[in-house]
Amino acid sequence: MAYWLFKSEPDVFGWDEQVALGEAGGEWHGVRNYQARNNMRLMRPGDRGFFYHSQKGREVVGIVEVIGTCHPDSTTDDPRWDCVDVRALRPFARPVTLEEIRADPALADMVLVRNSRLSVQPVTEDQWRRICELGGTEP
DNA sequence: GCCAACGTTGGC
DNA sequence: GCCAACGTTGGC
Repeated sequence: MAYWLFKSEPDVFGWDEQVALGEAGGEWHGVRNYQARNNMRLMRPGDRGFFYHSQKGREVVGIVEVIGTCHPDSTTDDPRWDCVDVRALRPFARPVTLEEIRADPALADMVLVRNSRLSVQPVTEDQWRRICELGGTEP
């Protein structure tokens, strides 16, 4: 199983909306960046991802599960763009802020720190465990 | 709201 | 294939 991080502006689509989609989850559509898309192409059912609120919030708020593999993005006819579906798994007991992540030497190499603009990014197992620990949640 | 970092586009 | 111009993202 691999680990990822999904970024979304809460004003556009936040954790509460992801939760509202329930077990069936929904498309992680709208990605128009090759690196982010390529990461989604690498995803397999059962992979886990952090749900991160960018701009307003700047914190990891919960865990999602990847369901199904990459498929065409229903919001465009452009064949270049596809996406996976995800469903909310559980919220963090407390959100882990970008500030905390930046302050933790164990997380200094996170893509979130190194390349803040990439909207779908890989997370290592060590980083995954550390952030779950900070968030008061089972990995 | 500003601006740095990064990606993409298009002229040559 | 290079690179300048432009657009977008996201932290601050």
